[in-house]
Amino acid sequence: MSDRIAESGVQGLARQGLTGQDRGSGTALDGKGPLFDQIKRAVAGQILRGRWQAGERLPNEEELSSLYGVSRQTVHKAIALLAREGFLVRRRRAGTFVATGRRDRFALPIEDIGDVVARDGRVYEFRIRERKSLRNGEGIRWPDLPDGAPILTLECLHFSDGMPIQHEWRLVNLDAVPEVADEPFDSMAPSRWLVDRVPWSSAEHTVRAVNATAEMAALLGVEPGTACLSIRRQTMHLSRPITLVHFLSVGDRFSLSGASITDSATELNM
Amino acid sequence: MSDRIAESGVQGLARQGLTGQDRGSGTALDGKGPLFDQIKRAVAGQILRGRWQAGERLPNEEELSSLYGVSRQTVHKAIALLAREGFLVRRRRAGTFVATGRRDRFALPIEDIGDVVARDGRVYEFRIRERKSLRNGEGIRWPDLPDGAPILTLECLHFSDGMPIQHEWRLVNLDAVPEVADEPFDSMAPSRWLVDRVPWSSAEHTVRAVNATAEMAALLGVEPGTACLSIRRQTMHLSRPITLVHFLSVGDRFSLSGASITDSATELNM
DNA sequence: AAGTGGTCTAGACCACACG
DNA sequence: GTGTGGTCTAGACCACTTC
Repeated sequence: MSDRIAESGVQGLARQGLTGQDRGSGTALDGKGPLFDQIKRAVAGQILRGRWQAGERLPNEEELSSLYGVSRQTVHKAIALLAREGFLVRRRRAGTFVATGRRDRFALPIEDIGDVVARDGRVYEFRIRERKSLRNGEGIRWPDLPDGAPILTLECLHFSDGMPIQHEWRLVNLDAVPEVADEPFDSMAPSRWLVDRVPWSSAEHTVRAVNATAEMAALLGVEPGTACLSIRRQTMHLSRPITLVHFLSVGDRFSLSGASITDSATELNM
Repeated sequence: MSDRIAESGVQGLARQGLTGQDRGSGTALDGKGPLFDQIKRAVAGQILRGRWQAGERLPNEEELSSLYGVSRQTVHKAIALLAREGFLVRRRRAGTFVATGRRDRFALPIEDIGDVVARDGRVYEFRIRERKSLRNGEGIRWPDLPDGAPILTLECLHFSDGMPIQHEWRLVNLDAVPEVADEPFDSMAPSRWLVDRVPWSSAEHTVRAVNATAEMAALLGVEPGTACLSIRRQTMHLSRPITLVHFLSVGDRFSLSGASITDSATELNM
């Protein structure tokens, strides 16, 4: 029991030191949530409010540890996370610096079309238009697969409240996913079926804008030449291609959007 | 129950596993890099190779700690990272499970156009076409800014090897970034200038496909109606809008692409 | 050479969710 | 209740890089 008191006593001191002292310097913690999060907020706040300027050097972990009254490990976790998020740059021996010129690469999420439609409160449907089994090189060629490899091709349309919004053309590597040959896709769309069933380890995307061909325009119910968003995705597993898919979506019925990034900023409500 | 027995049994095995002996159970570490990385690789390998199936429960941290012969803290770091990357799902009291159906949101990076052009080994140039100071509501309206707020508008074109590839139309909040009023942007593009100078904490993106208007087509040197990629980005800092920008890029001269995601997979070369 | 961040350990307490 | 992951500490050693 005395152990426990001593322990909690230390912790109590720590938290007091944080919340009670340093009123003016802005190093106080807010006492909400895990300590490392509080420190993240405190440090990010200093930076975002300009008290620690871009390029400026921060106190080292030891000093921050005493400043906030927590262990060095805890400081390390907070600072390392901020560095990963791009607020700080760390260099051994040199120290930790406020990042200058955040060349951040804004991340744009690409979601499953069914999820998007459902989230909008609309009725999602899909229809398989064509389904063929063939071998690579016969009529079509999947560059990353050897010639002669068995392929399942799927063509389908996705609807939102009955309106066509996306065309999907997909190749599936039957060597990698043989079960797909027996799947009718009555109720579950191929993308969902695959994601539920087949593990993947990497994916490549390309997004571009294209004018609808006459055929695509007819399928999607728009004028030929209408701008469409084209998304190509190849999914791999253990260096083996799983599926290659080409989505085509009408420009004014579909868009990609996302708020980025920075965990700490959203946590901070900034 | 048999937990105890199993536990000590596992511990015995662990010591063997630790020293590099592996009986084909796949629990051996490769000795390369930090321990937590080795454990990440080992666990991810088990999953990706199907030895730990989707939905299956992993040993708890204590058991993994003995299994690999490292501290629980180190195991925790490895497993928590894998969970963040979507391979695992963790639930208190219940345990850690191999993720089923990774509904990952593939992330697509949006980079600075200058960086993209330079990386392609082409010559990047830009030209400011128009620059105006005005107040919100006078002719244009920036929804997230109060009426009457001072705004700088910038219109410019970006070139790759002399060919126009992107049109930029930008609003800058002069209350937030007053220095921008004195910046001529002779040598540095506005996007770069802003990113180097102004801290931001969050950004929202929307990407869509649009047909080029006659005016845009003329500027970009394409036929009217050509499909273009439209990217809208609003950057905020401390809940205050900093800049709102609209990029328009010719579909067949510009695309977004990215390889996603999974750190461990790339580390694993899978 | 020395200071910095990076990692690791052993041990502890806690919050939470499940049985 | 009770097992699980989540967090924290004190102390230690190491790797790297700049001084």
